Amino acid sequence: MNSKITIRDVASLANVSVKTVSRVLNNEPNVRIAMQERVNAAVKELNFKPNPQARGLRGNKSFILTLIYSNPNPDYILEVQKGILDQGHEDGYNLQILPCDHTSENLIEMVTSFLEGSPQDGVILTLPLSDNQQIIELLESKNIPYTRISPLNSESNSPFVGSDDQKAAYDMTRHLISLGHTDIAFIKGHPDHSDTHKRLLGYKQALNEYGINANEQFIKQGYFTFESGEYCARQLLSQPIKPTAIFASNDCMAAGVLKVSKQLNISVPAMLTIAGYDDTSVSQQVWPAITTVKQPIYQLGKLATKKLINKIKSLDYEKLPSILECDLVLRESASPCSAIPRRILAHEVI
Amino acid sequence: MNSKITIRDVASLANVSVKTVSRVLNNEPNVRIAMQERVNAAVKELNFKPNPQARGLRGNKSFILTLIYSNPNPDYILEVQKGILDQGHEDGYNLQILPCDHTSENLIEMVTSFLEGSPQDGVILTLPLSDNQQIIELLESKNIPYTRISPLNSESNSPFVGSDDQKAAYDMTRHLISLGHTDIAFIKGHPDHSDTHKRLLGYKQALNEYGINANEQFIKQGYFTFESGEYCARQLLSQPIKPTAIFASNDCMAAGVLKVSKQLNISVPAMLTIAGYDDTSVSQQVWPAITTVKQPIYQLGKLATKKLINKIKSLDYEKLPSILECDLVLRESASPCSAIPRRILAHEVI
DNA sequence: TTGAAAGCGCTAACAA
DNA sequence: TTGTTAGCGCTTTCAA
Repeated sequence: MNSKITIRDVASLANVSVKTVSRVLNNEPNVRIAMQERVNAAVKELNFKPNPQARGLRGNKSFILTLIYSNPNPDYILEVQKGILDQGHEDGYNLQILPCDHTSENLIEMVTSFLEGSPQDGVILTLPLSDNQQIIELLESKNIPYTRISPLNSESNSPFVGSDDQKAAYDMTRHLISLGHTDIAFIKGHPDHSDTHKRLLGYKQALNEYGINANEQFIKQGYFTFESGEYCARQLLSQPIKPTAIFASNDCMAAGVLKVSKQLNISVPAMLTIAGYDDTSVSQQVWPAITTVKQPIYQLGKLATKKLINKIKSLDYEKLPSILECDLVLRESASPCSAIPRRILAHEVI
Repeated sequence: MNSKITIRDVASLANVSVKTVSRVLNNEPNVRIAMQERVNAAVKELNFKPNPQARGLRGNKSFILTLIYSNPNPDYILEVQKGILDQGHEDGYNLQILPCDHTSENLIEMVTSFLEGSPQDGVILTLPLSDNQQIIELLESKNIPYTRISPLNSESNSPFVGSDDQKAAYDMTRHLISLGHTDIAFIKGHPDHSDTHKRLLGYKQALNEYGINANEQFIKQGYFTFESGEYCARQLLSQPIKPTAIFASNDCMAAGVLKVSKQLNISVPAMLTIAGYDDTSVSQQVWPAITTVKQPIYQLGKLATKKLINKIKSLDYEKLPSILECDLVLRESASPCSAIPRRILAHEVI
C-alpha cells in the first residue's frame, strides 16, 4: 500500500547501480562525492524511503525496539515512551510496547512468547522490571540487547540509566530541614522498586548530616499507592509525637497524606508540610499543590534508547552519562515549620 | 538474532512442501486434515514462529497498526493503548505509536513523513485527531485504512467507535437533579473536541426534561485543563446567583473547581456539589473524591482495533457495535442539595 | 490436493 | 570506486 518506489527506481534515475544507492543510503565508505550527490538528488526527487521490512529481512534486523513495562503510573510511562520514540526516530527505530503485570504468575511466559513472536532489535526495561532477574536472564539467554532504566543493581554488561534518586531525596529532606522541620516522617515506596531504597537513603543521609536522629516511628512502609499513603498518614498522625512534615516517596501517597490531613482537620501547610516525588499531574491538581521532585523522565527514556542503539550497533555507550539529576519543584504544600522545635540541631541549618 | 527455524525446517520435518506449510499457517483451504495435523505438529515441535518481516515483504503487509494521538490525558491514552494491543495481539498485529501535537504548525507534515517512512497496515485516531479533516484526507489519499475513536462526524466509509457521551452527561445531570439540585452549572470542554458538544447536549437535555431553564450564566467555556476549571469556577462562584452544583466536563477541570471552592471556603459537598468526567486518577486522589463518568476506554480501543482489522482484511465491520455505554461513578463530591430551592420543577424528580 | 519456482526490496559477497 | 549476483523467509503464480 505504501510508496511503490524502490531502490531500483532511484538507481535508474541516478544512473548508477542499486548497490551504489544502497551504499549512499547506509553511509558506507568508498563512494565518490559526485555519486553521493547524484543519488541523494534522485532519492529526494522520488521521495524514496527504503522499505524497512526488506532491509530487516536481509540484515536480520527489524529496527524495532520493545518497551516492556509494568507500571501503574501513566504519566511516567507516557513520558518515557516519548523519549524513546524521539531518539528512536532519530536513528530510524520504531517502538513496540508490551505492558504487563509484574505480579502475574505467568509474567515470564508472557514475555517469552512475545519476544519469540515478534522480532525486535532491543528491549528497554523500566521499573520494577529493571531489576527482574528472570527477565534479564531471559534476554541474556536469547542474546537480545537491552537497557535498563533505574535499576538497583547497575552491574551488568548492558547499558543502564537512572536518576540520582538518593541525591534528590537528600535535597528534598534538606529543603524541609531548611524550612525548620526536624520531625520529618518518611513514607517508603514499594519494596520491589529499587528507587524505594535510594530515596530512603537520601532521606536518612540528610537527617544524619544535620544531626537529626532518624526516628523509626517516623518511617512507614508504603506501596506507592494512594491507599497506602492514607494508611501511613493515619498511623503517623495518630502517634503521640507527630511529625511536622511528611515526605512521601511518590505523589500518589502524598495525595493520600493530604486527604487524611484534611479529614483530621490538620491544615496544610500551616500545621503539616507535605512533600511528594515524581511531579505527576495529581501533585498539581490537589490543593494545596504538592512540593515534589521532578525526574527527567523524558531524558531518561531518550538516553536509555541512545545507549541501547549504540549497543545494538556495537558502538560505545560507556561514554554517555548514566545518572541524571532531578529537580525540586516547590509548591504550596510545604512551608516553614511553625511548631516549637523539640530538638536541638547539631549543625546550623541553611 | 531471533529463532532461526524457518518454514523450510518445518516442511522437511513434516515431510511436505513449504507451500503446504504456508497454507496451513494461513488457514487456506484445500489442505487435507492429515496434512494439517502433520504440519501443526512440526510447528509445535520446533516452536516455529513465522517471520513477520518476510511475510510482510512478500504480501506488502506489515502487521503493524499505528496509533496517532495528541492528548494530554495519560490515563486515557495508556488505557486505549492497552485495548488496541490486546486486540492486535489476538489477530497478530503489533502497535506503533505516534504522539503529536495537534496545535502544531507542521502537524500534517509530521504525520505525512511518519506514514511514508514506516509501513503500517492501518491507523487508529483518537480525539481530537478523529475529527481532523486534513489527517483524514491524508489517510484517504494514501489509501491507508483507519478507524476513529469518538469522532463527531461519524459519516465516512471507515469504521468508528465512540461512547454515548450525550447519554452519560444526561445521566449525570439527571443524577444531580435527583439530589435536589436545580442550579447546575456546566463547564464545557475544549471546542476542538467533539465530546465537548455531546456532553453539553446531554446536560441541556436533562435540564430540559425536568423543566429547568438552562441559564447561560451557568455555562462556561473551559479547555479541559486544570487552570480553565479554576477560571470558570471563579467566575461561577462570584456571580450573584451561585450554582449549587457544578458539572465539569472532565476531571481535571473538576479538580480545578474543587481547589477554588476550598480557597473560597465553600465546603464540598455540603455547600457545593461537584461532578467530573473521565474517572481519571485525580478524581480518586483529591478529597473529597469526585463523582464522575467512566468511559469504557479499554473496550473502545479494543473494538476500534477489531473493526480496523476487519476493514484491512476486507471483512465486515458494520455489524460490530459502534457506541458503548458509560457508567456513573458516585463518590463524595456530590450530595443532596441543602439550599432552599429557587425554582419550581416542572416534573417530579426521581 | 500438493509442489516447484519466482520474486517482494534490500544488502552481503564477490567481481570488475 | 562501482556493479553483478544471490538470497534473507515467506507467499503467489502456475503446473502437476
